[in-house]
Amino acid sequence: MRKLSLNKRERIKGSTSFEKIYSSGKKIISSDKRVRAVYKVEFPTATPFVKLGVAVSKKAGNACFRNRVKRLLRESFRLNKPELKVNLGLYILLSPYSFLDKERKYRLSYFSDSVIDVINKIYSGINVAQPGDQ
RNA sequence: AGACUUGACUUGGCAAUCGCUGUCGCAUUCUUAACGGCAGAGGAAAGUCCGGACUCCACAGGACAGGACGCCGGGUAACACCCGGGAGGUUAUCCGUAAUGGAUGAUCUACGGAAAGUGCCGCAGAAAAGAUACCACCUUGUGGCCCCCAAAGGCUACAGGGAAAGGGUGAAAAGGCAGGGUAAGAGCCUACCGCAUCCAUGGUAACAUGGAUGGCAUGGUAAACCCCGUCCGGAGCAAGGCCAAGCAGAAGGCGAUCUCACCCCUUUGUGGGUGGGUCAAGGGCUGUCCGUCCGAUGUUUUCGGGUAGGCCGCUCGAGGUGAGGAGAGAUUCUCAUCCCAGAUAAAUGAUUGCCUUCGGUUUAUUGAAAUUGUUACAAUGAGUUUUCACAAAAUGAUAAAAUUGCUAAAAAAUAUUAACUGCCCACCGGGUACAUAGUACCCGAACCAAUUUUUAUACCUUUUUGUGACUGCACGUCGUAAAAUUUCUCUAACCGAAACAGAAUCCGGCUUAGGAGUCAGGUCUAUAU
RNA sequence: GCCUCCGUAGCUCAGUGGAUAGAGCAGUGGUUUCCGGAGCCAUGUGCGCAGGUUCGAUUCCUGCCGGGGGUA
Repeated sequence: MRKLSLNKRERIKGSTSFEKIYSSGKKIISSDKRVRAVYKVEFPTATPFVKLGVAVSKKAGNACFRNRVKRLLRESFRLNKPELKVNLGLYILLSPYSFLDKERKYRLSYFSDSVIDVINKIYSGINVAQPGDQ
């Protein structure tokens, strides 16, 4: 895993994989209720990987605003990726849960803390579920 | 200079760090990773409202249906687009008439046809479209009354006729208005205006101008059906093509069944041959028709679909930029030069700092303008004259001090009281006494009110006395200077803001969203010339 | 991407050029009843927004806004 990059290879692609994650993944909401995450563990893998997907619903706003939210979520995950060190395949799907600011002018700091919180929750969830793997 | 408005253009900049997509290099071939270079959203990318390019539908056919467009000319690949012109409406200003009006500017127009046909025009009104007569008008006959009687005349009732000017209704009433004419009226006649037809002139045309004739025929509505003219085949890049594996299946040949046409034989048939077709009210090609294509079943050969995934389509184009030419303009021609996004749960971003633009606040400051129950000086005007100034004394007033009075003293809980007030204790601060703690006793800041005393008073109130002044005094106007206030501006600091919005095959338009800036034009206001 | 439909009272729907826009349920008040329900009577609330055609628009036309469905 390279430093702080987020390639095309480290993203979830295709609608079938999205459906798989939504149907059989685990849901987590951050403690400040800003970010929701769905994750799925793929246990027997040749090489360990982490793949990210971002989804914003159409009710959030117009296309420009949705693009901005996606970029902020992706950026905050990219900067905090070294916190998550796993030996298995992991799909993570982030999406915003609630919007407080009605003027829709967000900075990066709005999402980064809750993304760190979600990452810690996922990390502890994996360690509890698979204790013998560590 | 400011405000409003129209059109065109631009869409914050720089640096650092961390990243994303494509492409090229490293690299002789393949794969993976790293590094480096270059490129990387819009004027609306949006809405999907029109028009095209491109691809497939066998051919891209005919008629009907359906849809779109609709003053004239031009532009274009095409257009519900654009440009120029015409006509009409609205509005502002100016001019003018007895009245209708005319000119200029701005702005709007789905602006073909109502003498091809059908429909509709509620309520009101006599009548809502080749009609009709409620009131009112004129007239004839008969009856009644007025008159002593009759005629004439007048009034009235009924019956008939004329006519459509006036009233009234309505969004709209069968040309308008003036004169003549008449029993009353009427394009019945005449002038002007409108309308229709014809002619002439100008213009490519829409149309305009002029003349003659007619004598009013032709109410409105086509964003009601409709008629006329022009144009349109359908579907859409998720079009369409290719790819490993596998399956559904498809195509061609042959045979069988049935059937049609032609020929032959003759036992004129359940015969033979050749050619075409094959459930015909089926499916496809456009909604329908014509036309046209396919076609049941068995066997064999060949091919091997669609969806998901990947690749292509896919960004060189009605392209951009610059110069020159044509044109009134939209637009177009020539030359030179450039390559300028291509993602696919969807790249073009995040953080920090500095600068730029705009807004607000604060303080200081530069400059300008305005104002004043202000001050001083100068000029001028009309007034006034026991009024003003100075000095002394007294008095008031103010200030300070003292005394007395009034008034406050944490929070919570419980109990009592109908509630309030007073008193006591505790509680706050300080002091005194005894004194280890602590206990007992005493006092209450400031404000306000009243009283008393003393001191001071430059200025201030009132009174008295003395001296001086009318060359005074206060008021109005203007000017100069000062002061104060207000507004604008310059600079600095701080804070905030920098819109609308994200390509998805590509272009040309339209519509909608929206902050700021630049340039050009117009209108209005203010100042100066 | 394309095609198509709808917006009328708090809810479900009629009405399609002529002015007081209607029905059912719901709401409010009254009546009936010993009380309540049912019944009866009365009543309030509206044509998504803007522009145009017309004498007159919920209806016709155009443009926006919002919502639903289909298809590959």
